[in-house]
Amino acid sequence: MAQAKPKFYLTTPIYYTNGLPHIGHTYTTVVADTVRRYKRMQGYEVVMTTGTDEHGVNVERAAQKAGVPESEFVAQMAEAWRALWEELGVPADEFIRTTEVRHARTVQWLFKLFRENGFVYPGHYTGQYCIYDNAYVDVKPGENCPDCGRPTETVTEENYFFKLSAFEKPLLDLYKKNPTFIQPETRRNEILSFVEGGLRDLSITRTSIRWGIPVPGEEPHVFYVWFDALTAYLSAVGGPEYERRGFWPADLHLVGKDIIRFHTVYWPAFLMAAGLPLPKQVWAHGWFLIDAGKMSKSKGNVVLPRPIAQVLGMDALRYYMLRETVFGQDGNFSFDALVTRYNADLANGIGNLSNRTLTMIQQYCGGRIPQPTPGHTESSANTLRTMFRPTIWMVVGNAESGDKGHYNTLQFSSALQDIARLVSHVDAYLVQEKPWVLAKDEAQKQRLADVLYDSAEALRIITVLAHPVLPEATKEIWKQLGQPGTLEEQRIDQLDWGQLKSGTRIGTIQAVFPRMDHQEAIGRMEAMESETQKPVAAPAASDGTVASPSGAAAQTAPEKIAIEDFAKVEMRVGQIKTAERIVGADKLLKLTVDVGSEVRQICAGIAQFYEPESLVGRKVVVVVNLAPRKLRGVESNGMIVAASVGPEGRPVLAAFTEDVEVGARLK
RNA sequence: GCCGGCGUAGCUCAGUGGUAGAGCGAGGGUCUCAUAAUCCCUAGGCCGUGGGUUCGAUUCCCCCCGCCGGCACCA
Repeated sequence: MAQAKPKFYLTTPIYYTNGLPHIGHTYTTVVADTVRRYKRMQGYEVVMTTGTDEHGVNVERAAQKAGVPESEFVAQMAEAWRALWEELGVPADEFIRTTEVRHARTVQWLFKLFRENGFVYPGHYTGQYCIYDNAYVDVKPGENCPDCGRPTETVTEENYFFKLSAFEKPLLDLYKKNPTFIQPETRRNEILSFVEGGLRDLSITRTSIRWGIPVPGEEPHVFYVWFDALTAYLSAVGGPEYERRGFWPADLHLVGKDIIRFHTVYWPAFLMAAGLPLPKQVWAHGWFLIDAGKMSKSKGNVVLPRPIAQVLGMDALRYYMLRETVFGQDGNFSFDALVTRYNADLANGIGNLSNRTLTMIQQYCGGRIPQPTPGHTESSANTLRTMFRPTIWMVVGNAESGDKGHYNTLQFSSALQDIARLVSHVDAYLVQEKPWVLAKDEAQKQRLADVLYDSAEALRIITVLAHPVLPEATKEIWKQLGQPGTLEEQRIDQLDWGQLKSGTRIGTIQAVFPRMDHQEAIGRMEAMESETQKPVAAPAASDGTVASPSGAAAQTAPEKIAIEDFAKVEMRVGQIKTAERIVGADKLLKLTVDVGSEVRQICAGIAQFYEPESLVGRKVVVVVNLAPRKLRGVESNGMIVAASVGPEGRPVLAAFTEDVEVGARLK
């Protein structure tokens, strides 16, 4: 009878269905997938959940806008998310949707436990509410939402309150007793000071929202989205019957640093109130910054995973995400660095090593893993063995290190750095031993066998170690190595030098990470990114500048227009007469522009990059037959043409190198 | 405003109380099994500025400058 495997449960957040996954979401999910694969290779039975958060006013509105019922809208969104994770090779073991019955049951059950245990009470809540962010915000009446800048509404409603204040002490005890409950350290300190500052009770129901899980017997109360969403972690593994499946409590909640509070304060408090076991750890990772700035839809610098997966492969994106940044900290994202990493570490590194090793076995050993000299593999004089063993322990941990290997502590960048060093060692070993020279001398046959066995063994170990991060490529190498069994079932915690089987026939050799032309790869990815995001990019023109895609993106403009279409756009040379900032607008300048026939007032979204004074007298290109519109209450009658440069879309005004007459038409 | 972090070689970043490291890039060399790949050598950088503690600080403390984050529900 097979022994029951230990269980491991980890989660990503359930994602809000107001858009599609970008690399931020992908990051969390990739990390989760990597941990899942690693844990399975340690012999755990693992469940990883992700899912969709489908309630709240935003969804209500988005559905309305789309002209479909909410249920239909969220069904489509949920399917899109689920399918994308599948496509990217990071599917959930349990995909949980907050509109599922099993989830509603759990939420209602939890609330019932709160009531029974005396942790909820009815009350009134009055506050400024941002209907766009679906949240109460801490501003005075009449002020705009500090986050999104849009108007807030004063709302008073009857709510059920959760006695969060009762858990101040228990939470602090939890953090103290379990110092690694919140990771990394900096986030722990932040939460510590937040909780020490005192906790206010939390309203966990709403009457202002219709699209949510009803509070039984208390209609029209529905549950507040965060209470609803957090509970999904429990619903996914059995809800009220969680004990039967045996996966609760979660071993690991992976979250972005922005939602750490919900997971380390509210969520454990909810569970305490219900008398349920607490998750073991919450890990908050950082963000990928684009040009040192936050990625956001409004900036139009959102990077989507699919183009990267299609050009370089998911393994490349996974490797980049996990290698480039110390887990927990923010990192920089750029296509340039991505392709550099791909070529340097994957193509020239592990890919090339696999290729050269297998090719030599093919050519010099008849395509079979050679038989080393007896005793050679175990010999402490075996240089690769001597190098490899300590690194294996560093990466996967062992009893001596208290199991604190890099993977165990989620130090992926260190793990990958160590693996890269192993690759480099083997390359150096090959240059030193020169099997291609040994192959020419019949007397060196056994020596050749030893060298190539060692190289292949090294490759096998590298493949096993890298598998959690590079699942596709390592499976391919495993196949080419011709080893018995699947790579997934290899026990990474029992990995040691000398386990490679001799005599097995290797598979068909094929490059796993073909080297990419740097510029071409970047161009293709950028073109695909801007292609996908066209609906997002288009509204950028409404701020008074014409954004034209730069670089490679421009070359792939899919739809051609006729000359008549172009003729519809009347562009003329204009000269800026006055320029001033618009109060309350960061980006907008109010310009008056002489277009020959008249002087127009035009607003342009260039204030962050141009000083008003420097613009006066400057000649620019103006679209003069654009329908007028108001921006920030100021009439804009036309559009200034500018290039949109870089991922942040910095505007650069179009200009002439020769003198031109004001009013001249462009065609 | 309150709290916290960061500022180290051209770039991206590690790191340590005893006067500094990696990868990439660049330059030179080498090999030919390999994906014009590998391997070897080469970076001499006031470890942001100024002060303090110490036998000794890049590493500990304080001030200042610059950048960033949390408090303010986009991974």
